[in-house]
Amino acid sequence: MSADIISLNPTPRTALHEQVALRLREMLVESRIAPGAKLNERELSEVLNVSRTPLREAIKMLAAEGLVELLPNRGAIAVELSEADVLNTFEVMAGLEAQSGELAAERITDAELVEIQAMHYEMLAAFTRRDLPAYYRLNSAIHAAINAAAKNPVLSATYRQVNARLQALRFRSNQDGDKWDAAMKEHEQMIDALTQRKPAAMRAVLLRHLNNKRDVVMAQLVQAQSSREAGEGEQA
Amino acid sequence: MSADIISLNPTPRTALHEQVALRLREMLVESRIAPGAKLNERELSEVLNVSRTPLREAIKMLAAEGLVELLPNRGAIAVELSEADVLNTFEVMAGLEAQSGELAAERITDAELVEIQAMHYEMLAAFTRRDLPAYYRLNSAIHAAINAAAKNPVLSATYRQVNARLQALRFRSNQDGDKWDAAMKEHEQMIDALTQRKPAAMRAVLLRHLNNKRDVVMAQLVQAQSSREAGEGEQA
DNA sequence: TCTGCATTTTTTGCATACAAAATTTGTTTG
DNA sequence: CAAACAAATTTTGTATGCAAAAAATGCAGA
Repeated sequence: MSADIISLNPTPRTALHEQVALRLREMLVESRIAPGAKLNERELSEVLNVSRTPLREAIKMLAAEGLVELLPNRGAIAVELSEADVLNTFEVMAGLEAQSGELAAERITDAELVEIQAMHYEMLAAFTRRDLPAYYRLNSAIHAAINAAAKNPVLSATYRQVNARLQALRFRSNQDGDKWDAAMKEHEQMIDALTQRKPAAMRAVLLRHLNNKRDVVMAQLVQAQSSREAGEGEQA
Repeated sequence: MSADIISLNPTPRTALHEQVALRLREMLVESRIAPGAKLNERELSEVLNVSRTPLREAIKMLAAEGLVELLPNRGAIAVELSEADVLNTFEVMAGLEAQSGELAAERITDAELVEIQAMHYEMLAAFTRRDLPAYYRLNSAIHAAINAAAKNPVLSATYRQVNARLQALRFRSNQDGDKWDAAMKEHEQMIDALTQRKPAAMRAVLLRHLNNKRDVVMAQLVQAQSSREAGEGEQA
C-alpha cells in the first residue's frame, strides 16, 4: 500500500506528513475541501494512501497554521471564516502588504525591479484580454516578488500563512469592470513608487489596494451568502 | 459550572496533544529547552508521561508555529535564531505592534483605557523600585491590553505567534539605566496617544519603542555570543 | 408521526509494534 | 595511534490495535 507511494517517489526525501500537509493545504486553499467540512481521517487516509498517523500529524500542522479547526474528540473541520473573520484577516493582510511594500521600496534591487515591471506588462496584457486566470496568476507573482524584495523571510512566511486563509475567497472574487480598472491603476502606482524608491507612497498604495480588494471580496461574500440562503429556502 | 466539571473529571477535557504542546511551548519560550537542543522523543515522552504519538503531534504544531525546526529523519530541535533572524523578527513585530497601537487608538473603550492607565502606574512603581520581574510582567500585560483594544483576534494571534519566538531573548535583556528611562518615557507617550485617540502618534511611538527594544536585545545578544566564544576558547 | 432513549456503529484519541534511518560503538588495519 | 569500516544500538517514521467518545440507528411509547 505504501509501497505504491515509494515506487512512485523513488527518493521520498520529504517526510510523509510533510507531503500530506502539502496536499491537504492545497485542497483547503482551493476549496476542494469545503469550508466547514469535516476531515474524516479514515476517508482521507484512504484517498492519500497513508496511515492515520502521518495524516493526523499533518492536520495538527494545518491547525497551527489556522487552516483547520480542531474540535476535541470530534476531529477537524476546514475553517469557515465569518464576515468578521474575513474583515480582520484583511486588516492584518493590509498591514503586512503595506510593510512589505514599504521595505521593498527601500531594498529592491534593479534586477528585481526590472522583473516586476516585466510581469506588470504581462498582467496589463491579461487585463486587456480580460484573461482572469492569467491576471490572477501574474497578480500573485507580482505580490510575491514585492514580498521577496522586502528581504525579510519572517515577514514573507507570516504573509503567506495569513494569506492562505483568504486564498479561496480571492480565487472566486471576479472583479467587475470598475474595480478591475482601479486595481490596475493601483498596480501602476506601485510600479512608480518602487521605481522611485518611495516607501511611504508604496505603503499608501498597498493599503488602498488591499482595502479595495477587501471590499470586492466582502461584496461577493454577502451576495453569495444571500443567494445561498434563498436557494436553500426554495428547496425546503 | 466549568470548575465543577474539571474537579469532577480527574482526566482533563483538553486533549493530550494540546496539553503537551502547551508544556513544550512553555519550556521553549523560557529556554528550559535550549535553542538548538534536540527534542528526544523517548526522553520527552517519559518526562511528560505520554506516549510518542501525542508528543509528536504537539511537536508538529510547534514546528508550524516556528518554535522548533523539523530535520527529516533526525527529529526536531529548538529554533536557534541567528542575528539576522532576530532582526527580521523584530521588524515584523514592530509592524504588528504599530498596527495594533494604531487600531487601539481608534477603537479603545474608556474602560480599557482606564485599566491600561492603572497598569501603567503600577509599572511606574516597579520601574522606580527597579523591580525588573514586576516591570516585565506589567509591560507584557500592557502590550497585551493594547493588542486586545485593537479588537482584531487575527492580529492578536499573529502577534502572539511571532512574539513567542523572541520571548526567551526578551526575558534576558536587562535594560540598563538609560534605555530603561527611554522605554518608560515611550510608555508615557503611548498613554498620551491612546488617551487622545491619536492613531498616527501611537504608531510612531510603538515603532520607536520596538526599535529601541531591538537595539537592547541585539546588543546583549552579540555580547553574550562574544563572551561565550571567549569562554569556550579558554576551556579548549 | 414525533419524541425520548437504548443499542449499535463509526470515529477519534492514544498506545504500542515494527521498519528504516541515523548514530554510536568497537574492531581492525595502515 | 589514527582512520576507516562494520556491527550494534538508538532514534525516528509509519502502521496497526484498542479503548473511549461521538454519531447513527432502531425501537417503544405518547
